[in-house]
Amino acid sequence: MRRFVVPVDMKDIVALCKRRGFIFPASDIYGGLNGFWDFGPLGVELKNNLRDRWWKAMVITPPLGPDGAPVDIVGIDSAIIQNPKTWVASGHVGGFSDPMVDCKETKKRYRQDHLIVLTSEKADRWPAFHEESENADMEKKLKKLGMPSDLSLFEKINLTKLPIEDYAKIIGPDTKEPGTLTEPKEFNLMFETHAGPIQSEENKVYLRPETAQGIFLNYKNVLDSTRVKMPFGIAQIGKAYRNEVNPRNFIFRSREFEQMEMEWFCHPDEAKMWQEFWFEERTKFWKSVGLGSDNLAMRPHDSDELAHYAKQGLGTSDIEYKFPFTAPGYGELEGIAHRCDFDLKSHQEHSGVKMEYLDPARDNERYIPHVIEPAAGLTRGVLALICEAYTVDESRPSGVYLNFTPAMAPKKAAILPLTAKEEHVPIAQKLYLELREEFPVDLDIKQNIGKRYARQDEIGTPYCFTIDNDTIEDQTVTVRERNTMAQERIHLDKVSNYLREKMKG
RNA sequence: GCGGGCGUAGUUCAAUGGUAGAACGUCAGCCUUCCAAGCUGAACACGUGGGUUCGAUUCCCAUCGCCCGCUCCA
Repeated sequence: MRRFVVPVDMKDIVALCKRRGFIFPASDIYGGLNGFWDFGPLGVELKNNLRDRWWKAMVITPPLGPDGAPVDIVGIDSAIIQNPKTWVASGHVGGFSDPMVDCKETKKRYRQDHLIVLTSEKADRWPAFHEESENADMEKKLKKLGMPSDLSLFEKINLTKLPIEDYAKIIGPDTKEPGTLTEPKEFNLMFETHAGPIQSEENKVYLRPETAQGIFLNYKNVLDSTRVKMPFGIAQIGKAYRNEVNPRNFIFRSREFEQMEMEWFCHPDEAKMWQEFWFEERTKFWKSVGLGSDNLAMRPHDSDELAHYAKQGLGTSDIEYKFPFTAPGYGELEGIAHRCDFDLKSHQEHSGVKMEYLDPARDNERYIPHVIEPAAGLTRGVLALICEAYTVDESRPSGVYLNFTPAMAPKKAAILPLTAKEEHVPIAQKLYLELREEFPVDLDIKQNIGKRYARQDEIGTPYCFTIDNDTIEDQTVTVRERNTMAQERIHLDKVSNYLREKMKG
């Protein structure tokens, strides 16, 4: 068998996803909607498989901790819309709604409150500078502009204090001409809506930009209703919404996406140990669903890209995947962040509810636990699975096949009567009805066998069971393996066992 | 958000100021005892809205969407 290593083009992957029913543009018949995508019949199976595997790995069969005992994790499913105070406490309302101004000439964007302007009654041109600019730099630029370079002639005023009418006089920090700055625009990445039919400021609410806060909001409820003790985790899978400035790269950065997040609560002294522990576990997870180690990368965040909550602690480490559109670089799949006690502390302050934990294992020490957060993108995970599985093979009729692991494949097997004649079909139907009780399987009767194998290759079905004349004689079927196209015969009674065995891989 | 490119069947493409063709897929029938995506047939498209014009899929404008680069990315 010949295989060609061809650079994978996202266009081909997107086309296959649509053609075979993995992923469609949202509201396709109306021309789509930027940043939104729908999962088709096969896409939803694939997504559910990844989702269920995560839930199992976290909630049903969580790993053994460093002491050899299974760690404690429970699941929740919180509302997408919560009391808006949640997002004030989390920092999403205050910190990320800073008005920005653009420079029409240089295309640079500045936070409005970061610019100071040298104003003067006598001047008709007012140079603007970044607030951290040195006096010497300002004098230099004034000279360049042919203006008096004596700073005492000017009054430094923050851009937020100046009316829009004055913008015509302002010279942007990186240009020489006045009037290039646009009026400030609000940038808030949270979707807003209203709870209740009245569209007023009082009932404004937000669609959650991350599932994590729903977990922090329920931290006390979980402690009071279950028997978890420190350290423990709360896991959640669900949709989140961000008004991305620029959705890009298929479903990689979309405005509606799905997260799989677990908040691990522990004593502050153990944060480092647990962050390393979860980083290892999460890496194993992505490998186990079929992401080859060649395309996976682990990377600690640089300090300047850390989220507001992670600045104080041990930072964030990413698990990244080499997508076709990021190659040779990588795109984030999951971040394992040390959120310190930022969230619980902030909710304690804003809500007035005590978040302290009284730890009997530590001489009744009271503390607000630190949080290690493995936060993975389910949507991104699905994309990574598809990209990883996409294999060009010009030697086979389909020209391409999806090399999903059996456990992730949306269809585990296809049952194919060799001919559509009377003898083969009833046996196939019987096998199909039996198998579908346990596995998502396809029954495909029409057209020649080669065509049907090709079809299954393209959707990544790992096994095809073919019923022929020998089946009638000796009750055996042909198993055809997707990757090798090799065939073997097994007894009809062995088929479910065969599949069950393969699913473990 | 900025700049550039592109929007014709499900997909990949073609042609044209006088309303469109192919390949593959899909569906139906035939054929087929294991990959020849076979044979025959059928259905299906000019992203949307304006403008110019006797007439626009074609030219112009806007809008929406997609791709690339920059920007952004809790």
